[in-house]
Amino acid sequence: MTELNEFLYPSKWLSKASAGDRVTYELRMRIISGQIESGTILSENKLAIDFAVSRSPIREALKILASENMIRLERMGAVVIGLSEKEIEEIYDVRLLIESFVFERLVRIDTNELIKELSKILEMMKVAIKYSDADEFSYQDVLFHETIIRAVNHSYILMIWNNLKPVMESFILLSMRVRIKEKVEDFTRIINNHELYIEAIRTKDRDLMSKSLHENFDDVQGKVEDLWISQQMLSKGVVQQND
Amino acid sequence: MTELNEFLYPSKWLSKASAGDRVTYELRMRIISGQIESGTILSENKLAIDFAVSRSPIREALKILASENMIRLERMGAVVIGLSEKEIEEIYDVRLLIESFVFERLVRIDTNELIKELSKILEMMKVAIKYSDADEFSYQDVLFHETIIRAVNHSYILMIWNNLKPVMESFILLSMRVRIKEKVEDFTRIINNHELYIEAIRTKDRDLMSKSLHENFDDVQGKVEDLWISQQMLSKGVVQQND
DNA sequence: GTTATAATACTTGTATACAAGTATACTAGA
DNA sequence: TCTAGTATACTTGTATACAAGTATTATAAC
Repeated sequence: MTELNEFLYPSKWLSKASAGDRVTYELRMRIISGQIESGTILSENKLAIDFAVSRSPIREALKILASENMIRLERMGAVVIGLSEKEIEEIYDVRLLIESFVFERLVRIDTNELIKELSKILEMMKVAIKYSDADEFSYQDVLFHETIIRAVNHSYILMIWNNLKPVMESFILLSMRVRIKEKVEDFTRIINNHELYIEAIRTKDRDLMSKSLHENFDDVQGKVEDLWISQQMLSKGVVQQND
Repeated sequence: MTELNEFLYPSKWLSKASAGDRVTYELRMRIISGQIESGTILSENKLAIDFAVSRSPIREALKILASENMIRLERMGAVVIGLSEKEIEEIYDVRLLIESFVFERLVRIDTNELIKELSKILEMMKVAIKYSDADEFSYQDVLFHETIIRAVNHSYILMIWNNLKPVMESFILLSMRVRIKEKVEDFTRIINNHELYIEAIRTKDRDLMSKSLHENFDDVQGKVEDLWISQQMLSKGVVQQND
């Protein structure tokens, strides 16, 4: 595994992170991108060598990734699961589930502050598109949904989000990086959809919210296939040289 | 913290567990029972001495408990959060949420095998009551719900369950141990409720399922207060001697 | 008594060492 | 050629060591 150590996860998002976190984020990206193929057996020692750290941070990373369903810890080695079409659908099931729950809480509280915050994030997203900054766009996209979820102050719903977020973030990152090059029109659709979402919260309109949530889902869903092909190509290019 | 090392978590459930797991399960029980009060700051070193293990398994435990919202990892020490009334409600929110989701999937598939399995578990629960075995009853109760959730084969719903389960299990354990002594009538109500649940799955009756789910919730909800008092007394008795 | 500085005792994160167990490969015997 | 047993190279889990940083305490100066 002597690849050019080109990191997939934005390094500036890890400025204050520990070695354990770095490994976690990077390993997750490599698994989701397909750079590390599903079925691969990871060894703590090999990973320690690859990342040039000791086993301690590696173990930490593996434990986290296991709790996120990215790998399965077995007696000998960690088996990579990754994200197939099925898992991506499942992740969106859960997102739909928790965001619907959150919406039901939102209709009962004052959402002025929240809407202001969301509008700000939306503007940020637009700027990110303007400068073709896929990473920044992804960051704001994830933040958008996190902001909504945090607004209801529910620690166990937040717990679910915290478990789901890293995987979603990685997936969105990879997805947006591919799309920003050739499918810019996708982004205006995503923006429109988020505007709908804000509108749904403002008017406390369940149907509108449901519509925007599902469209958001369909947007990703329909595109997964093409995306995967590009993504696989993109990642394979890095390893290919001696494997 | 020189308490009589009386473990709260059933030791026979940890027969093949690592030191890290033992610490995790025991620490969780002590936090939920109130033996370790919310707000307490835990130190890795002190815990290592208390449990007579090194920091490695302690760190592992703290990471897991943090992901379960039982503690909050800060720069200096881990702050205990624990379960207040609010958190317990939230946990049941999530259980309602995921079990409702699961039910929607169940109505679309063949549930004969599942129902047979659930009936078996229910019989086990009855036997447990007959012999006043609160631990065994709790085990089967948790297993009952896990079996339902596993039936739909949804890895990300299962992920949520896996995160929630240990906390629920601990809570149920403590709750049942108190109740089995003086409130045996509660158990027949729980059994009836589970029978309703099975019936709802068999007849694919959404309303019945909703009814049984909510009653299950109310059962716990109403009783939390009295329960807490007993529980606190129970746990305080252990520490009190020199603190 | 109050403040500034220095010493000390803690904290986390990482590296390394070791023990016990498990898979793999290899050798000896038929 | 096949099998039995042994050696070897892995594996995980735990203990320990160390570095860098942070809080606390004590001491000294005013």
